[in-house]
Amino acid sequence: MNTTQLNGLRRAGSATLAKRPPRERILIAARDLFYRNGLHSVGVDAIAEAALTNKMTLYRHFKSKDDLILAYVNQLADEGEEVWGRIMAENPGHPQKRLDAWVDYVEDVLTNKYERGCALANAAVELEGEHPARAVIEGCKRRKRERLVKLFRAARYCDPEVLADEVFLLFEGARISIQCEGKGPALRVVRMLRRLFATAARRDRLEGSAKFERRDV
Amino acid sequence: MNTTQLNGLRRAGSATLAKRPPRERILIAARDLFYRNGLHSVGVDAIAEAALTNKMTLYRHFKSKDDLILAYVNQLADEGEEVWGRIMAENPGHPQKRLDAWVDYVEDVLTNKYERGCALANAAVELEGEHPARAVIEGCKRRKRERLVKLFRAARYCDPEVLADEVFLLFEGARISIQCEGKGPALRVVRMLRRLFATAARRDRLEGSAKFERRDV
DNA sequence: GGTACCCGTTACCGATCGGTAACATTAGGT
DNA sequence: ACCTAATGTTACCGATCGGTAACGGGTACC
Repeated sequence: MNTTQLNGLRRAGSATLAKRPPRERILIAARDLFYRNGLHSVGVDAIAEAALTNKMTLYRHFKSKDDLILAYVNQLADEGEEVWGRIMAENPGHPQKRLDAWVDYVEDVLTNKYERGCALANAAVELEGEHPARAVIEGCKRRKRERLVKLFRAARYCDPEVLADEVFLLFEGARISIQCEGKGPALRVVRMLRRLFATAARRDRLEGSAKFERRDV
Repeated sequence: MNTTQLNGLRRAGSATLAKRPPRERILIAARDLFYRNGLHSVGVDAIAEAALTNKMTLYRHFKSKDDLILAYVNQLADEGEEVWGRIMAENPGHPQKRLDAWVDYVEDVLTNKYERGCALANAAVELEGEHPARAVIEGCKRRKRERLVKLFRAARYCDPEVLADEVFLLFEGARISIQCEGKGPALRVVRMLRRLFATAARRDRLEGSAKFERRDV
């Protein structure tokens, strides 16, 4: 069981594994265990133990297990923002390069050997109807889709909404299918995305200049 | 709570609601509750109660809760076979019509107001690593994909494997996204599928006759 | 050095849950 | 009417789990 603890913490940030504030360790452990085993299958004792602490200090930082789940989901949402921010920052002002970088990220995710579906989607499957974390998940997914729409529009693709939906759903389907069908279809998604980008119509080729049709940013 | 029981049983087969063998009632109730609330969130007592019986007779028909889960998953797999068989039987010897009928089925699923993702995929999310039901789920998903490949090939589409993956993953992504993003993207999937069928290349138009390239049924 | 504050430890509680035993009851067949 | 088999009923067990109380120990800050 010590190996499990180390696996959980080592994924966090390289060297300084165990000398962080307990709340941080707990979130790291929760992130690992919740994703690998599901929200209901892992108890607070297991999380506290994997975080190299105990249940009492866990409850000093989180009012309840549901509160911890909410923090877990918020953590995932923040990580999503961070990844997106990095993709945008590393390819400034170049929509197509940003899209390509996003596909590279998709490839990283789908080839990760620990991939077990989108953690947010998996959490949504296990959450009861009125759990506050649901709103966070919905907001996060909606934002992701809207950002794809904006990127496709900025890259002057036709039908950016349809294209964003298609790409987004292919990604989601690939992630969820990994634990049902293995890596087969998922690995082909990256090629399908790149081919989609190559074959989708763009207004560049359909019109001469680019003066109108600017509906938003 | 009586309404819940009736909702669970009424979905089964019209009139003769409660006078069926208990094992059948239990499977009906399990199907309803497991799908709506998840495998871990619903206890055997709740299932027995919804099945208008009690825990003891439940355990006379199923060795354990995991055994019931396995039966639940097998039931879902059988229903999938049945739906597919109906689609095939109602459109004999006409691959494109069968594909169109399958899209109609997809539309039915995605517009169902109780849709909460693919029950098999949701179950896989909640199942621990070595649960016997996983093999059933994987086999079912693999079969679905292979049948799509065969249909695309029979309808003489180019790249039937890629096309099947694309269509299959779009469907899966749409289902899982319904509880994260609402019906928005999911509803557009049907149009995307029909457009895909219309625009995808077919060997009909690329070659003259159709003599070779018959790899299987 | 004292004093807050945070953390670790232990023990415990109540509720729920999966699963079983023993017995009563019904229904079906002959 | 009788026997048999399946179902209903009640009560119970052990384990687990979410959550709390109380105490003891370290540490940083003044």
